[in-house]
Order: sequence, then structure tokens, then C-alpha cells
Amino acid sequence: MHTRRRYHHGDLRSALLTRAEETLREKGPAALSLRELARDLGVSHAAPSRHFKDKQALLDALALTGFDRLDEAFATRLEEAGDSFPERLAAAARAYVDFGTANSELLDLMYSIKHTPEASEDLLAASQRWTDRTVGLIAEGQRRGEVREGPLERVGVGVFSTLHGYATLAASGSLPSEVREQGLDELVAYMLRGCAPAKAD
Amino acid sequence: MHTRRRYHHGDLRSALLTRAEETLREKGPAALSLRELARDLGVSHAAPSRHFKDKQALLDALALTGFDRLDEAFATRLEEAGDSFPERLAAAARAYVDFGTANSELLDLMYSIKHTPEASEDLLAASQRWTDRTVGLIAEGQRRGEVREGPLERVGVGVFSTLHGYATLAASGSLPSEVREQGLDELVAYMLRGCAPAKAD
DNA sequence: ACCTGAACACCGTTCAAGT
DNA sequence: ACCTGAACACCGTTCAAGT
Repeated sequence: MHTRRRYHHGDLRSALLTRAEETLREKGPAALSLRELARDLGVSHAAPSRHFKDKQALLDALALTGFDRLDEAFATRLEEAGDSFPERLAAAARAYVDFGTANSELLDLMYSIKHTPEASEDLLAASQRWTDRTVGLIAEGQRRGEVREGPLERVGVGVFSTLHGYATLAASGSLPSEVREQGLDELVAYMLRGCAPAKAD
Repeated sequence: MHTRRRYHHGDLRSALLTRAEETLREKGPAALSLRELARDLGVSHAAPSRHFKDKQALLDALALTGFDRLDEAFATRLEEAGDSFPERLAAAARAYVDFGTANSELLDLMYSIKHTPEASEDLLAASQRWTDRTVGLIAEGQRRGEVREGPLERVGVGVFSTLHGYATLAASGSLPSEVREQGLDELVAYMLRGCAPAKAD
């Protein structure tokens, strides 16, 4: 007797996203095709359109899951981290860099998608939420007196740029190989000096 | 009598690149099609294959022109800049950021292209050449005693990450609007503190 | 509600043939 | 040397029709 499976296995939408990420990772963004996805999952080529109005809609949704997982990894690292600002900044850096190296094509998709003329509302929100989260970390440091005073948008932009740049460079393989993991502590020290209070001694 | 024009106007290859960059800028990377390019230029759809074996080959060539122009802008700014390290770092930052905001889709292409399974030799070289150039700037600072000692790959990575991150964030519109131009001086100061010699006073 | 099958306009790539 | 025209396999999207 026909059990709970709807047509193929119950949740085509998430199956499409999962498969899409696999081929993105394995064959690159240019190889991503709705029809091939449908074939891989054993449904007709028109089936995906019930769940994503567009190929772009699927890409947006995929990027969104990326931001969700980045947030999650970020939160997890922060929970595990110590209480001091340097430790928390290091945890954030590690979360970002690890995510970027483990999901380089996805990270690229997450940020390149803004260049498409019509960017999804949810995606812009997710991107903004992620920005706010890392800026929030700087605010923490400020309250503890480990980050110089001033408006957050100005004080935080350096650290945010460094984190983003390092993560994307690591993801695109543009970082000298001897740097990566060992370089992270040094990068954190660099950021700390950069945003340290004006004068202490 | 048939003048010097070969078939259409003499240099299809560069005409393709020029037109490709226009549509990249105006309609985004997804809208780039060899056949439409050919139509726009009034040649047959098969004509581009004489100059680019592949769509990917055209994209690679386009990214390459991007690196060339970035190098050029960088060199020009450095010539105009004063002699001091802070001034030269500021000039470099401005060159990078201006290029990124004026050519955001192209900058994205230049770096995302490494995620394609088969990356062109020339393109990797151009990317490396650009990295070397900015690291060279750090080496300058080191010789003048304005940058801390240590191996260049380790000392330079912070500044390089910050520059790259700021430029790509600016390009993707992820930077709070009030920051951009005014924020650059502050960013330079942040980088200078980050890579300053260990102790001075 | 969810999917199929056929149809349409488009695409990248190849290749014999033209000048 | 450089380009055309036809051909092939593929693609995204739409829509009537099926269950």
C-alpha cells in the first residue's frame, strides 16, 4: 500500500538543494543544471519548477542555506570559545575560514549573487544578519575596552574586511599554502592591534 | 575596393571581449552568451570559436584583462603617491577599492574563476603577479622600518586580506554606505597599526 | 497538491564548406 | 586565415494534462 512517499521520496525541494550543493562542489557552478538535477533525482525536468520558480530561485535558496550554516558554525565556535575578546575573535576567524575552505564554491555563490540584477529579499537579509553578527562581536570588544571607541560602522569595518578577505582568499586558494592554519593566530593578533584602543601606556 | 577590414571590422577577438564586459556589467554573468555576443557584433554564432576555443576561454581572457587593468591602476596610483609608506599603502587601497566598485562583476569573475575545475595557466599567473605586487608593497614598508619584521608571507597576509576583503565587500555592496570613501583613511590607519613594528617607544 | 510530457526558444560546440 | 550554415545535444521555462 502506497506509504507516505508523495511521488518520489517525499521532499523534492530539499533533495534538489542537497544535490545542487553536491554538484556545485564537485563540478563547479557552470555545471549546475535544473534538468540534470531532475534526472539525478529521478523526476521529470519540469518538477523542480513546483518548488523553485526559477533557476535563480534555487541558487538563492542554496546561498541562503550557506548563510544559515555559517551562522550556526559561528555560534557553535563562540560557545566553545573562552571569555576573552581575543579568544572570541579567534573563534570567529576560525569559523569563517573553516567554512570558506570547506565550502569555497558556496561561499562564492553567497557573495556573488548580489551582482545579479534581482537579488532575493531573504538573501539580502541573511547577508545583513551575518554582517551584524560579526559587527556585534566588535561591539563586545568595545564594551570590554579592548577595541577603540567610535561608531561601530567605522571601527568594525577593518576587522570585518580582514575576516572576509582572508576567508575568501583561503577559499579561492590564493593564500600561500604555508600560511593557512598556522597563520590564523598571527592574523588575529594583526586584527587586535588594528582595532586596539588609541593609547594605553 | 575592399579596405583593410577582414570580414566585419578587423578585430573580432577584442570586439568580443569589449562587448562581453559590457553585458557582464549591464546584465550580469548569467546573461553572458556567446551566441548573443556574436549577434551583437554581426557575425555568425560560430565565429567566436576561431578566437576562443570555449566559453570558458573567453571568460578567462576577460578576467585576464581585469588583472591587467588592476595592475595598471595600481601602478598609476603608486606613481602619483607620495614617498611615505602610509601614503603608498593608501594609494594601493584606493586603487583596489576604486577598481572593485567600478568593475564589481569583473572583480568577482577574476576571483571566482579559480573554482572552475580547469583554471587557465595565464590567469593563475596574473593572479599570482597581483598578489606579489601588493606583497611587494609590504616589503617596501618593511625595509623602511614601518612594518614589523618576519617572513613576508606571514607579515603581509593581514594587509592583503584587509585590502581584498574591503574591495570585494565594497564591490558587492555589503559595506554600509556611509563608510566607503571616508572610511578608507581609517582603514589605512587600521592596517598600519596591524603591521606596525613590535614596539617603538 | 504534486508531477508528467510535449512544446518552444535558446544555448555551446563541431565541422564541412565557402572566400 | 577567417568566417558561414547546418547539425547535434543540451538547456530553462511554460502549460495542458494526469493522479
